[in-house]
Amino acid sequence: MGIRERKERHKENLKAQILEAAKRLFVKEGYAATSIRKIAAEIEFSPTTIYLYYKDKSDIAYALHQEGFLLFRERLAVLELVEHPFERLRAMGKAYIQFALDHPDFYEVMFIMREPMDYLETHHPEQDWPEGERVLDGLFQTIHACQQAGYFTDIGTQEMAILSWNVVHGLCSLHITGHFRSIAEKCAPHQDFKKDSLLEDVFQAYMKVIERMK
Amino acid sequence: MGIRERKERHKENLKAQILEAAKRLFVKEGYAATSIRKIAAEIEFSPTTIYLYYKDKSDIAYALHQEGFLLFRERLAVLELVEHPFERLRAMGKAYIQFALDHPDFYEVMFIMREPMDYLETHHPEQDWPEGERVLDGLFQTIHACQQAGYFTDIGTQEMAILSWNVVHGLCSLHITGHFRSIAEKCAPHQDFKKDSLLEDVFQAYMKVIERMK
DNA sequence: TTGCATAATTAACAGTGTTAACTAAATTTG
DNA sequence: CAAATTTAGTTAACACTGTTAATTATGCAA
Repeated sequence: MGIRERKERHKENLKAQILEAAKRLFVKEGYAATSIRKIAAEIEFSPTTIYLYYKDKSDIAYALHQEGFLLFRERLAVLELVEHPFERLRAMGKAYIQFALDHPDFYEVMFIMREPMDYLETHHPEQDWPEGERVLDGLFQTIHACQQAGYFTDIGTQEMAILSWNVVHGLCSLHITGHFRSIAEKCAPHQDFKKDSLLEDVFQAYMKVIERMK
Repeated sequence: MGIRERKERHKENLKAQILEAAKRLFVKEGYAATSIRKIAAEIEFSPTTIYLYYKDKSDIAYALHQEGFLLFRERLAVLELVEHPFERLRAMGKAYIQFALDHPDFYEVMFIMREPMDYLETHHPEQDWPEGERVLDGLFQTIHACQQAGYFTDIGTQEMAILSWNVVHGLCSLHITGHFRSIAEKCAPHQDFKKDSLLEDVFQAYMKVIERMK
């Protein structure tokens, strides 16, 4: 029955419309200011309609979380072309930082906020963060390739991967939450340029440190 | 006038009482569940009384932020006794991680939440995060001492300090926000112990990496 | 045409931070 | 000493928030 399919498509459409509206508000005013009522107003439906398509607000947070990872993986995909594993690792780190700078709201919902993780645990306790693991798998492979090329062979692959992730996440999260605002000036009072390049500088320091481990 | 002083003390007392009540609720149920109305109920005053002693909720968040740093500095203080700078750095990292595990709510208000930082920027734009800078200064000194002892001499002191901070902050923040819950199991499916010691393991890996830089 | 499932709505609950207007008590002033 | 004024705290209200139960409208099959 064609009509039923059209209905189905309409339903999928509305779910997508809700997410689009949520995304618009979200990138414009941040997650905190993105209320269910505002999303409803944006698509000109009643607030309760949202609940026919999303369980609760954390469900929407998780949907945005997934959208963010979609964008993020797009950026990482092209880095597969970088042949040398160590240079690929460097490119991944740079891409990670650039993504956080370009899309701070998405970064927040992907790596800082509790809400999407709470949704996973309470509504889908069986599975465990597929988005994160998928990206981390790519990092594992690159780290492993580095080790095969002779880099940091005396450190565990997983430890090295998570360590590298931590360095860039530490940088990006402290930057986004505003904890670097004053630190940057203090670090380089007479060097204006450093204020803006603190993230790059520290990441480069890390790469310099692990480069020596060959 | 003795009465005036007693009044003053009472006023200070009430401000302190509010903070104590806020702290109680905060460590028991987390910041999100700590509403102004609940704080008021706890001390048996009307909600609007809170606003006579704190500008707004972010002001209270900042007060809790300061309380957290008080606790934190207590733990760091004893580490001054560790003579060898590299071992002192290791002890600082361990203490940082242990603090985050023992007081996740305080850690959140100190290093993850936007609200206290927003308070500083909007209500006191002239000064810039004294708590963070004070702790970071201690780290600078230890890193500098390490460099004088021959460690990582080819990296800038500030870069190395912020890098080290980033490593432990990355670990603690991802742990607290729940982003490590599933990762830990994936990393060591047949090693149960690792699930609990992921933070220590990765931190040790970092120390191993920078130890080689002598 | 009647009955039924579905989609969307209205109304309401229980809460949130915050402000303006008001009361009662204490203190200063004439 | 009485009047005026400052201070501390309260009540009531505004404009929101997420969420649920009950209700209406709509399109489909028997």
